[in-house]
Parts: sequence; C-alpha cells; structure tokens
Amino acid sequence: MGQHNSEAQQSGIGVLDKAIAVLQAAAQQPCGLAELCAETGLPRATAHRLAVGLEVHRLLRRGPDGRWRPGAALAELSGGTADPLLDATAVVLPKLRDMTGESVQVYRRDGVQRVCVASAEPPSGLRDTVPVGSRLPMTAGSGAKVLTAWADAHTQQAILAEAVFGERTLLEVRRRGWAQSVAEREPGVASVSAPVRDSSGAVVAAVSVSGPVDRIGRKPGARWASDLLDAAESLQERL
Amino acid sequence: MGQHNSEAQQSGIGVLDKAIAVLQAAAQQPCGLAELCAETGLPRATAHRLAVGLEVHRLLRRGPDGRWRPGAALAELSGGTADPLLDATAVVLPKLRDMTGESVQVYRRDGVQRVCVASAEPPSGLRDTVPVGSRLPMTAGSGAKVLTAWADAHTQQAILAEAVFGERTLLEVRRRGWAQSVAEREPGVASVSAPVRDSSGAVVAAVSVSGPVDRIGRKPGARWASDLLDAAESLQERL
DNA sequence: TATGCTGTCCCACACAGCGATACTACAATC
DNA sequence: GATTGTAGTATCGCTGTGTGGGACAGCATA
Repeated sequence: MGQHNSEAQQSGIGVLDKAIAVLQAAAQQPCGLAELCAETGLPRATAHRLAVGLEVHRLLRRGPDGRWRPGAALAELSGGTADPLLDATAVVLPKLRDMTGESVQVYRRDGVQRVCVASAEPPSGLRDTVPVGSRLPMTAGSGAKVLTAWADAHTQQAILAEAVFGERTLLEVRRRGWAQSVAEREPGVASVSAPVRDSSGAVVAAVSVSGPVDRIGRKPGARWASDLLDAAESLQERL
Repeated sequence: MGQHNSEAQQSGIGVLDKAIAVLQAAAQQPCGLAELCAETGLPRATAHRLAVGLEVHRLLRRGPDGRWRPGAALAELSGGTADPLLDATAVVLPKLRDMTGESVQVYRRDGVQRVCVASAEPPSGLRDTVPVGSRLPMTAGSGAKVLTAWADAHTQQAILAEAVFGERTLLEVRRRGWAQSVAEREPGVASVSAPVRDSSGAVVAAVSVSGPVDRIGRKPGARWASDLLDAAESLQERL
C-alpha cells in the first residue's frame, strides 16, 4: 500500500468523498497523519482537518497511541442491526480456514473496487494477509472475477476496459460457479473464489481462499472449489 | 420529533456536519426526503444531494419503499469488530426489561446530546418508546444526569448552563450511584438511570428504565435502582 | 382539472473549504 | 548545543465548491 486510492467512488461532493477516504484509511489500519496522507493522497492539513472533524462526530477515535481508528458512532449508526453477512462470516470463515489451512476472505464490490469485509487466516506461517477494510482493484484476482461476473452490465463494461481478464473468462466463471487466479493480482499468490448470494438470489459478495502458489499449485480450483462452494452455501443459509 | 436537530455537533466543516445529520436521521428511522428535511432542517435539494452522495458510498441504502436507511459500509467501516457495549446490551437489556416490566435503554453521550444506542421494551401496552438512534438533550432526564455527572468539566459546564438540574443534583448522583427523573424531559414519563463503566473505570454510557409516571410512581429510584445497578454491573462485566 | 406531495435537476455566486506555510513539540544525530 | 526530521496543529487569503430557490416530472387524490 502506501499508494493512495485513485479509484474511489465519486459522489459529486468533494468534501464527502475526501472524508470517506479518510474513514476508509482508518478502517484498514490505525493511522497517524502520515498514513492518512499516504492512503488518501490528501495534503496534510486537509487530512488532519477531516480526521479531527470525523473525530468530533465519533466516526473516528484515537487510541492510546494517538492513531485514528473507527469510532463507536459507526456501529451505532448501522443500527445495532449488525450486517447479516458479517455475522455469518464470523461462523463460516474460521471453519473454511481450518479446512483449507489457508487464508480466507469475503469481499464486497463497491463501485470499481472490492472491499475485504471479513477474513480469517492461519495463526502463523506463510499466508496471504488481506486486512479487513482493504480495498482491492476489480481488474485482477479470482474475487474480482466473481464479483464482475455477476455485476450489472454497466459495471462489467467499466471493469473489463481495464481488467486482465475478458468476457470469455466471465462466461466461464458463471458456467462453473467459481473462479481462480494465479499470480494475477499479486505475485506468488493464488486464489479461488465463489459467489455468495442473498435471499433474493443476488450475488452480494465473494468468498475466497488464497495462499502462496508454491504451496497451493497452479490449479487451486481443483483443490478448493468444492470446499468453497460449501462455504458459500453455508453463508447463504444465514442471509 | 419532526424537530430538527439544533444541538448537533459542529466539526468546523459544514458539509461534514450536514452529511452526518442526514446519516443520523436515517439511522433513527427509515426516511423519505420529507423526513430528512424535517429531521435535519436542511433544504430539500441539500438533503437530497447529501443522501444520494452517502448512498453512492454505501453509507446509506434505499429499501424497497425507496426510503433511506443505514448502509452496509457502516458496519464494514466499524471493522466487523462489533461494539462490545452493543453486544452486551443484546444480552442484558431483555432481562432488565422483563424484570421491570418497563422500557429500558442505553445511552451514550455525544457532545451535548445523548444517543440511544440500544433499547428493549414490552411488546405492548403503555410504554416509553425511545428508538435506537434517537438523540435527546442532556438538559433533562435521569440519563442526562448520569452522563453529565461523569463527563469532563468543560462539558458539565456547558450542560449545566441550560439544564433543569444543577451541580447539587450531580453531586447527589455521584454519591448515590444513580439518578431519577419524573416528568422532566417528557411529560408523564419517569425514569431511573445508572452509569455503565468500561474496563478502565470510565463511565461510557447510562442504562435506564423508563415508563409512565402513573404506573411507576414519583420515586422510581426506590423501586428500580437496585435492578438497574445489577444490570449496569452485568454490562460492565462484558466490556 | 386542480392540488399536493415526492424525488430530482439546474446553475449563478457567495463563502466554505482549502492547503502552503508557519508554529510547537519531541526525538535523533552530529 | 545545534541541526534536522517528523508528528500534530493552527492560520488566513483565495477561489472553486456546495448551495438552494425554483423548476420539472411523476403520481395520487379530491
């Protein structure tokens, strides 16, 4: 990281976009001012002003180390009615991790990015760590393929214009019901992903297993697709 | 309600304050544009633009009825690490409600307001309904007294300048460990509140029982303080 | 048809947000 | 001690952004 977020959503209100960029940076990891600037690309004075403003509203708080983190008002505003998907992941992801022995994540699409909304990983050893709150591109990776394959036509078009995969791949993903990638988004990392559907049948997230190519091999699908589809099913039952 | 929020926090960034006012309105109850305007005091065009902007960022979503509600990004940004206090209330408040037969709430202070962050109430009959997300003044009511009694000096000063209670009352609240009120914030409603402390001993919330004076009587403390202190203790064990 | 309400869009312009700069505090190095 | 670097915080003239009255479209009701 250390690369600011040039693909963030644009609401048409600059202040709002910037404030949310600051929120997103702090949601990813506790931030001092330097990290906020690096993550958001905002000048120091601007990042500081927005962070302090968000702090006043309790959307951000400062820990003992003075770094900004998500504040209590976020959970309050979400209504105490927790996100059913997040609740489901708390049960399903640890099992999937234990079954595969690898890192597992759930991603949602947000415009032309995907957000890691939940993850679980082995306690130690070589593993692909994706922090909750991470925002990844939709242009590469098995999670991206899954989320794109079931996105609306307009979004698909926008993504395919830049992606390393094409329409043929998306057809295959839809037919097969899962996607894999090898060293596509990140060198040395392979992954498999499957769609998660809500009660109306709409694809709302992607569940993934990822790890080092050296250990996983170049055909992770053959190894994990079955487990992954079971996990997706398990998540779906809870939505 | 239907009275816009004239005591909202001021961060020094107007757009931010307004956007958060919109978020707060939608967190309290699903809103159409008219409700957003009534709650926030913003002109229609402004409220609409901000709501749509928040929707782009998934901080708000629209339900099937077209009304704005909290969006999934709020829970995601809060880190999936749910608020321990909200988790605790889910266990403790139903018990307190059943024990007292009245409505129960937990409030946090946000500047010179208090926010209802959790509640439970009897399924029917005359009861004091306080929706989660409601923002109440700190100038009257037992919850306000408790939150003020343990607030920082600067905040106490600001609140006491407008409150129906004085320093003498706060001393009493601190000495006794709970507060009561009768027809103070709202005609016909009596309540008792006790402080909830976090693991470092700081008062972070107030837990309250409230109901009709006619049923409760004019000395609700005598009736419920004990139950309330037990509930506060129970919450504290979980923080 | 008239009225009322909802959601959405437009655009001239006032002023709110901006950010380069400066300040304070602290730590590390020479 | 002097210098340098980094963090957090504050300032203020400038100008581009956010504003909101008004208009429009759609729908429901009398």
